[in-house]
Amino acid sequence: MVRKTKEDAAITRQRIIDAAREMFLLKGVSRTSLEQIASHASVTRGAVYWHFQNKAELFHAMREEVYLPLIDRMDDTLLGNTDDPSPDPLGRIRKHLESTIQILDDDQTTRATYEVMMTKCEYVDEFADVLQSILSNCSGLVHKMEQAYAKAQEIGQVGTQLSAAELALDTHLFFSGLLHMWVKDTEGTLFRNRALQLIDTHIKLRKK
Amino acid sequence: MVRKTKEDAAITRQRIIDAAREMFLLKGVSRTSLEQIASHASVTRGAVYWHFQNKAELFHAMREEVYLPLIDRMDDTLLGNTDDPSPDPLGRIRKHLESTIQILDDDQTTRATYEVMMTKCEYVDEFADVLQSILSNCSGLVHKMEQAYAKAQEIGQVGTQLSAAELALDTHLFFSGLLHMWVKDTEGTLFRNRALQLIDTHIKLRKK
DNA sequence: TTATATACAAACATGTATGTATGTAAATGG
DNA sequence: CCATTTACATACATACATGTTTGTATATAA
Repeated sequence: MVRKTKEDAAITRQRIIDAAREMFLLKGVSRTSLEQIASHASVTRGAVYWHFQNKAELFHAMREEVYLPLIDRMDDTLLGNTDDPSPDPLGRIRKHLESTIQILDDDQTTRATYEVMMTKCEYVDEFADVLQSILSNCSGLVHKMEQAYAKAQEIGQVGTQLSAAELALDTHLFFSGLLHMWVKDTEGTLFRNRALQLIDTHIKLRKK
Repeated sequence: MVRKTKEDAAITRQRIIDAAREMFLLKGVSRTSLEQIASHASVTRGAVYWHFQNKAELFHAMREEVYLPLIDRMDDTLLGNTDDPSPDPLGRIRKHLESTIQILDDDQTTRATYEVMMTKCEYVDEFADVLQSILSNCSGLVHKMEQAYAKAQEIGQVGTQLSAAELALDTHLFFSGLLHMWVKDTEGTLFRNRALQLIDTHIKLRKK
């Protein structure tokens, strides 16, 4: 076998991640062996062990590939450019929810990663801390949504006495549920095809 | 070893289910071997294979132990006794959500089973159909909630133009999200301790 | 009372995943 | 141009998990 250049190695690494995601989706994280991942990526386990310590590290790499960009987008969509001449915080919240669904619709990689994380992974031992990471991520998201709701209240966009914090939590729980159902509803009839409409309903409920 | 009576055998079967639940919670479904379950139940794998064909069937038994009663309760709490002199459908919806949380709070068995199903199981191969079962369960629940919301609208309990179907879906997604977060939030600070308050907020949003 | 089915325990055979150690050819730095 | 990494492939050792088979003492039915 020929030794690869650094760029070649990076490609190999990426292909291993892609192969892992596809095999995880097919057989679940536990039942996917590193041998299966390797052969699906047209390498041997040697390559996998060269790039990643073990399956858990490979899983984390797969996860971060979609989670890091997600967090960046959150800041932009939800709060970015705060000194807007005609701000529409409620519209921003809606846009954030809609664009997240849009990404799931458009990007197979993100969709598969979500499906793996929600229904094809067991959060025990080395994977247990992922749940904590998800939770702290949530509390960050809720906090940002609360700020957006607070602004919406300032400019009189919302028609309810409830606090911004309460509204943000309710929206977050709604959207968590939607994501879970969206992912599970692979046929699409119940939630996937109606996601945008469901978001519309949810926003309407708090509009003035 | 002595041959047991039928009652003894039933006890053994139940102890195997209990042991399975506890081990699943600890190590995840995949990483729990039937040997671990057996020894934790103080029997051998022979007993496990006598009562169940394999791990999947044991998992189903564990699941049905909490799901079948749950569905029964749903009918009672949400719709039961429809010819009430002073009906309070919105209150029934609230009660249903609250009592579900109450059960999770009180009953360790139900709590553990939910946690296993949500974060310690991979829905692939023999377990894949469980997701379908969950989905059809959801659509049944949504349907019943829609009926309750329709009655709430009839008697003018809700203060929004949205349809009963839309309200039911939004509530269902909210509650799905709440259950997921409740289960994951083992510390309790974010959702578990505030669940009842979150339900209150959600109901208030649609009250007249 | 006896034959049979029950409720397991114990032993066996097989397959498979993991981690590590070693080999190696080519890229890269000096 | 040479020494040293790099980027893997190959081989090895170990450890389990699973399913099945066999053995057995005793409830239970006839």
